[in-house]
Amino acid sequence: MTDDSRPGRPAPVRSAPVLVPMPAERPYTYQVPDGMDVAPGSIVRVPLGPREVAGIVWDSATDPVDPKKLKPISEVFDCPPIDQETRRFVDWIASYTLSAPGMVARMLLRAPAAFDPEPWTEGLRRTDAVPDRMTSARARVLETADDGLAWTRSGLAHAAGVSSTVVDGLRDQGVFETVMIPPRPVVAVPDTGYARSELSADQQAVADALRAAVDNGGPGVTLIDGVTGSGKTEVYFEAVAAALDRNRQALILLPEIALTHAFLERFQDRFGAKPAEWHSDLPPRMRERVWRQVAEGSVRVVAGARSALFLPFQELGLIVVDEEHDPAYKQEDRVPYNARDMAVVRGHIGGFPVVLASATPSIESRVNADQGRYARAVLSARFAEASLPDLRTIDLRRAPPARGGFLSPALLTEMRNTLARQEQSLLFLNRRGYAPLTLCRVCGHRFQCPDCSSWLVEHRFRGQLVCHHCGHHEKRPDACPECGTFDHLVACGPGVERVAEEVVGHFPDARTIVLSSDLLGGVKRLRLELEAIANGEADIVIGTQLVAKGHNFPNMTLVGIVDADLGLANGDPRAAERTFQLLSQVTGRAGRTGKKSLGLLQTYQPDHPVMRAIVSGDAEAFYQREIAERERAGLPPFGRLAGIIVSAATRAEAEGHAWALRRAAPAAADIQVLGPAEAPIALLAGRHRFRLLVHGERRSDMQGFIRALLAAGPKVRGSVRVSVDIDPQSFL
DNA sequence: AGCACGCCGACT
DNA sequence: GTCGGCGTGCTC
Repeated sequence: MTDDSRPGRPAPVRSAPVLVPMPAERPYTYQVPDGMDVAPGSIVRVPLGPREVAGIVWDSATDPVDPKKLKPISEVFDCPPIDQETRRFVDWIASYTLSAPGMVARMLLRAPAAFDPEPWTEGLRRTDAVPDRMTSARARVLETADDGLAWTRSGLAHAAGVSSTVVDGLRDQGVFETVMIPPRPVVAVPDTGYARSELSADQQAVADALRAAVDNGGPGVTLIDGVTGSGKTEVYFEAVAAALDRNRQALILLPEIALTHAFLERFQDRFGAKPAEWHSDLPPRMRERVWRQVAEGSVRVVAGARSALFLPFQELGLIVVDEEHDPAYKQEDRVPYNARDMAVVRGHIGGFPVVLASATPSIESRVNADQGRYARAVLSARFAEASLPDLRTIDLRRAPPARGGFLSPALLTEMRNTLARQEQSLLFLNRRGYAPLTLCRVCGHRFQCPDCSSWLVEHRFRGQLVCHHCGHHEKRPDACPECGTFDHLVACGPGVERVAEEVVGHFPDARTIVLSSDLLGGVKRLRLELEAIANGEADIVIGTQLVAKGHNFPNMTLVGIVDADLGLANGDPRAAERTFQLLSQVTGRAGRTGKKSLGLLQTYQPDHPVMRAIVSGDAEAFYQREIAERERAGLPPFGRLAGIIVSAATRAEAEGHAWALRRAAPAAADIQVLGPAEAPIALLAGRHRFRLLVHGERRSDMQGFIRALLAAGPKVRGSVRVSVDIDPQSFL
């Protein structure tokens, strides 16, 4: 804020830097009209080009701007300002991810209607007056409203079981007076003493350590490493309680899909109230109320997906990142960040502890713990041991499925037994659709995506061929487009739809359900289906990785992994880690009730370290091996080598861009070329057909690359994306 | 990111 | 003759 008024001259224009939700490198300067007060953090409405936008008054000065260009701030919203910690957090993320601060600020301003206070609503309260005549309807209303509290007109009518005209009549006679009711809280205040969990000695020790960390107000990260059923949730609930006891807000981050009814209930069982929810499926009105009430401090605990990190907390005192290894914490588009790492940063800035929890921690968190940057708390499996599933591999070389099928006789036998016991089976296959490749048996033609050259996946339910990279889809033809032969197209390999077909063939009377992310009806439908399964409304579930998370299925005693090798073959240095995490989670779906339960992994590589780790339960050996393997390969345990990945619609196109870049920007020498099948889907989703993905072990390396790239011209500028796989060590 | 301006292909 | 595609440039 400049206010260098000098006597005797016309008052100079007061101005303020404002961060607008746009990819500008610095805040813009706006005129502050006379009589208006703004401070850093104030949320304001400002003119920007042809429209008006919400922006945040910022701390840093801007470059001098021609005073004639300055436009005045239109309005200061009646809203608690964004606190200084959050503003530093925005600057930090912008600098770290090499994105524009305005774009980071945009993530804070995602609830436009919440900048104005929630309106008070009209309510009715009983007066001493008596009605002229008494009727049974009127009597019911009076009885209902006898509590002396304010009721809404329709709420009262509904509660009394009468039409609202009855209430209107009583109001007109003065039996009710109109009062204004403040906005209703979205959730009740949690009570830390509501129902303390019974903790084992192990759990209690970890809970005590977390409570001490919260009480001492010191920053620091604790990795809770505990197998499914070891009580991680109960333990970190005690950390949440500690933060609440100290009058601080708490944030629990969960992968989107894990935010289920079941989790909220579990929280309610401990605290007597639900946490506020925050995820992409929240209705707009609720979204605004949650945002506003977080800003005002009336919401004390939020359970949310990664974007909850950008809620306007005023007194945040703890962040818990559950399932910290989950790739869903990564945002790849726009501002690329990993919410788990940004949570660590937020804790550091705010001077409060952060808890990471997982049954299968990421390698980078394990290394950070091993090297002493994070504290590590291992929860033993003692609680869970009794109900741990019996895990075995099925060697597909020795016991292959019947011709044309994908389920081995051993798995089918166990499914039959499970059905006979009226328990549930889960078949896991991480591939949507019917078949991943379609070819012509006559001429060998393979169906390829015209836009990005990867194989088209047949979706038989929809009668379409779909590209899983760019979303291209076409009707499945009856004749080969190459040789014109009819009825000789053959589907190669299994997808969940095809496995479902096989299951129905074997068990026609079983209730079978397929769950994958292309399920019609979106997240809401999915949550309903998951709850239906938990309630026993299906016998056999066939699902992609979304069945791995979030929900407990109390009657699910058999888990079959249709293709445990899937995902090990690609060149990703994280392939083994990811597969281990995924298979651990899926097999963990079996047996959480103390019933005898079984997990069967169909594989061609029963001796692969991932299979051995899953079957033996020896995760420690697996982690040490993975860490050593990366060191041996010259890869850092975190992220990938610094460098640039050029990705385009086709590999040839990418090679062309890479060639041009090497010439234009010799400093950016370490250029890798990826075809569409190897590059993240997000890269190909945009309008531009190529992207540069800058991966870095060190941020300084990437800055060098990016400077060189920007020098290569504006066409490149629009295509640069910075990877989220940046060295997490530099956070601390 | 939005939005306007501006230049080349198929159509009420 | 126009409608409309997306490439380019600008926003205090």
